[in-house]
Amino acid sequence: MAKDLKDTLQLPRTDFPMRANLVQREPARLSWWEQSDLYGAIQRTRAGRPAFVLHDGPPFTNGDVHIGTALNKTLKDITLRYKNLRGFRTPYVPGWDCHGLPIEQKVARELQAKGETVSTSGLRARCDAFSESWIERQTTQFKRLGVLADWAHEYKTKDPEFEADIVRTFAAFVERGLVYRSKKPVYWSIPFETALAEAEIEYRDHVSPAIWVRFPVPAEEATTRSLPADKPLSVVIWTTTPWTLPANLAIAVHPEVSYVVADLGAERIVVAEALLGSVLAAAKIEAPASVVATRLGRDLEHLAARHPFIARPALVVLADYVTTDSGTGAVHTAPGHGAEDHVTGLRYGLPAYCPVGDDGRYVDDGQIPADFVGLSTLETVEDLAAKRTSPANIAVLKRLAETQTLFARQRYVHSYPHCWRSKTPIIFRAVDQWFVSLDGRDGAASAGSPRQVALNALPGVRWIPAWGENRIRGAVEARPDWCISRQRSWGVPIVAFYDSRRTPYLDAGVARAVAAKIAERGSNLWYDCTAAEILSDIPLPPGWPPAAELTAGRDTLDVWIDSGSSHAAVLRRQQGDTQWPADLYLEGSDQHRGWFQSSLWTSVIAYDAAPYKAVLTHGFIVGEDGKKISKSGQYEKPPTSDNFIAQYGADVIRLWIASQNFTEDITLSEKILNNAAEAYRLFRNTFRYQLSNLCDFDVGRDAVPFERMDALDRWALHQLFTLERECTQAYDAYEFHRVYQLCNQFCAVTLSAVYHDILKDRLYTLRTTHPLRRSSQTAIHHQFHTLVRILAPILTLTTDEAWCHARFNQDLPSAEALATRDPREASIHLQDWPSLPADWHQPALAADLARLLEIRRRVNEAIEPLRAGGKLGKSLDAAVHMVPGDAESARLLAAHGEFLPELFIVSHVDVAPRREGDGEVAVTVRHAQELSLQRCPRCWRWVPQLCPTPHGDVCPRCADAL
RNA sequence: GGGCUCAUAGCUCAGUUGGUUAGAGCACGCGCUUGAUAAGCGCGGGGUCGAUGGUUCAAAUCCAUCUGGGCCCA
Repeated sequence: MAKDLKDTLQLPRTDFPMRANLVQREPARLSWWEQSDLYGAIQRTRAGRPAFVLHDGPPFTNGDVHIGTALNKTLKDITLRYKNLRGFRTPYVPGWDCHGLPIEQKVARELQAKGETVSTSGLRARCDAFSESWIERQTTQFKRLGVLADWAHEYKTKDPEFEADIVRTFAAFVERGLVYRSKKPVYWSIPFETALAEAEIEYRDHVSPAIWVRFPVPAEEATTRSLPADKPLSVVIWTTTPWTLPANLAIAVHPEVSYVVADLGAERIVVAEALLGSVLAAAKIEAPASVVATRLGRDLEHLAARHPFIARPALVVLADYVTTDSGTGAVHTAPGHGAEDHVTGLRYGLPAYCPVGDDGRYVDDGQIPADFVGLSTLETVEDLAAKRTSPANIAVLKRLAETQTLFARQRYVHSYPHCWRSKTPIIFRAVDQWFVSLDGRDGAASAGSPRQVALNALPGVRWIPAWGENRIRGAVEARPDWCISRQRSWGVPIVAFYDSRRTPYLDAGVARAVAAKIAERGSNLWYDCTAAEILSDIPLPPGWPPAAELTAGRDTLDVWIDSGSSHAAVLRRQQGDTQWPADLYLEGSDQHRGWFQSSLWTSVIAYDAAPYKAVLTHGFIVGEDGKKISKSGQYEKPPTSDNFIAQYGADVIRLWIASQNFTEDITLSEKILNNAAEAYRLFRNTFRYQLSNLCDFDVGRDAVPFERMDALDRWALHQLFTLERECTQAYDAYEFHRVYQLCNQFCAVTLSAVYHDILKDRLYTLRTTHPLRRSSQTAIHHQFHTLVRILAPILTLTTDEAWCHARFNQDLPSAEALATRDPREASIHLQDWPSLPADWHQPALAADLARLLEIRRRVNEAIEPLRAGGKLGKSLDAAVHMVPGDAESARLLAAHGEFLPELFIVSHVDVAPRREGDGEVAVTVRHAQELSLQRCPRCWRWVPQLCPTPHGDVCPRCADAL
């Protein structure tokens, strides 16, 4: 009997499964998208529409997609899918950053491990293959995330055409007269005669001869500072690299530090006050020294001390990096042998003097003592084993002793950079480099300088969040001239030629002509051909020697020029139907100093404008403890995209990404991902409820016009209207986490706890075609089709799955099903953003319902004690008596009297006349049985009277349905 | 050390120009339902709003300092 009645209900039916099983289910949909060319279909749908171009910042091609990279790519995908739904044409050309040291080094280490040696061309070929293999793997990993892109038109910085555009960017620098040659200290490996990058350095303990050295101050100099000159006076410096002394040009002091002139009896020395004790201890001077004068560092500026053994002055200069932690507070400064020294040297107009050749030996430059020439600064592996210092160091020590300028000396053990291949200590050595002047030929303030144009361009860009503008402004203002040359092999060559005397020849026209050849043959041309071959058919500018006398330079361009040229190589060439400038760049906040800036410089120099209209940045992923993920150590497996997808599926990962305010640090933990998985189930079940209750509904046939819809249904559409408006605002502001919060709240409360719960009675028990049931189904239909669109950018796979069930009752649309339909029906991603009728906005109705829902809460509160006492189970067993305490409540309850039992999901409500006193609505609850009501076995409501039917006695409403 | 930035319940987020007992969802606890069922509903506990000091009749909100994170430099 009961079974019989249950069969007369309209219970929900759907094949849309409750359990997602994303890890297994998602790949099928992804391959369907690929095989049906969803990307192409979307572009065709939007042909002729205004474009929204998000220009992809290329990931580096040397490993698996990290979860942080997945975050970036997913944010891009969400943005583009939203813009697509909004009607924009959204071409998306993914990019790959291929050149660079990390790849070259990894390949070189592998070769070394195998004992192989290869030519430069051979090394480049290996790097190319290495990069290519990761492009393949990363592509698979990005696709698995649900990222939709024009993979057929992807860009690679190693593509010949792209390389040609990199060279053309360089040509633009040359053409504007911004490229100049200057020396800069680099790490130098003597055995390999090559510059090294930070990553090629290994720090090892090293025993150095630490020395304290007198720099005599001539009496006439001393008197200019009112320092006593009646005894020998010298500034004492401290260094652990004696061999750099021949290159000394200055002594740096801190402007705010206090320096003393200490009288040692036979002489006087100048050191930092705080270090006097340790200096005397190093020299084993036990007699007390008397301080005869004190000066701040700034008062010593420009004092001209003498070099200890070379006939030239050593100027006292000021530098903030000087500390009183160790040494003497007076820092030996050789601009050709140290990065900080070089910067200080630039400020004082000192040259980057470097009397050490490529082979690490002193050169004969007329200044170096004759007996030093040819001595090596190298400590070989054998020297290290024998604890011998370099010949250069020995010679300097000897000379200091001879000139009596050695104040003290000690063995000093410290961590010192070594060459990763030869295991010998590196030296700092100034080498010729190419620079781009950012202040133009006319200096910092000139109006047309790259820096000025860049700074002027910043306010015209929309920075999201707004502080991004401050950050890049700081970076642009502070950036020194751009050193664009690297002594590497895996990169794009700097198109410079040299004659036999190492005079460089540079020309924009020649560079462009070479670029045209590179576009044909790739940059290998540069390494496989002689200069004469490279230059054949290219007219040489006046003043150049014949091509046969030239050699091609071996420097490559800084890889930031590679990726910084992408807007020119991709957008300006409208690759994949893109356009310049980009509407959006979207990268991590580290790119303020990286890609955002390099792209800005290249664009400003070549085109006088920024390459982007808006720049959005996101934070970095941190662990549960708020620390960077590499330090959190909470994951056993590497934090790659694939590892997380294998556990949760792409849509859960995407939902997690959308749920976080990505302008700040983004937290990742198992708990948070489980949260996302829970929210995912909420959305999935919402879709499932809606689909299952629409199984007998046909919009064209059954839809009820809004004005004839039931009030609750109109309210539900009002809520949906509000949701859509707020989500649109949130998406437009790139606040995806607000979309998440809004939809979460909407599905959990507005729908599940209220609307869907109330609707069950109508949907299950009323006659199929009952107007009230159809009214609600109409509303559910709109709910589904709006919600599925709002969530489509985030839950790309699940919304498409739900869509297919709604449209085709199938997981994936079959060919037969599609044959008779508009092709746009094949996917949710071919739809448009919901456009909801303005009359769904029903503020008065919403206000009433808000009050009624408050009262509903009070009813639930009143039911709870009965439940706890075991007197009542489901709310339908309750009969509610209420007494309004104010006129407004009385009006409200009277106006919606009929609707109250349904709203409260109870069987009976009676409202007494308004009572005097406070404004609360008084609620009492009893079991419906106590009112002598009878329970309808079909709809479970308690009613005054049942009537007989062939199915047994049921309530009149159910009788009608039967 | 410098630049930019963040800090509200266990988690993710709200909190309008300073103005009642700081909100929501999830998680947690206790129940109900078994006609969304590896679902659904109800009720409940939980926060000195990073710390300290200040401005104010009034501070999560404004100011200063500090602590602890993040990115980028040095």
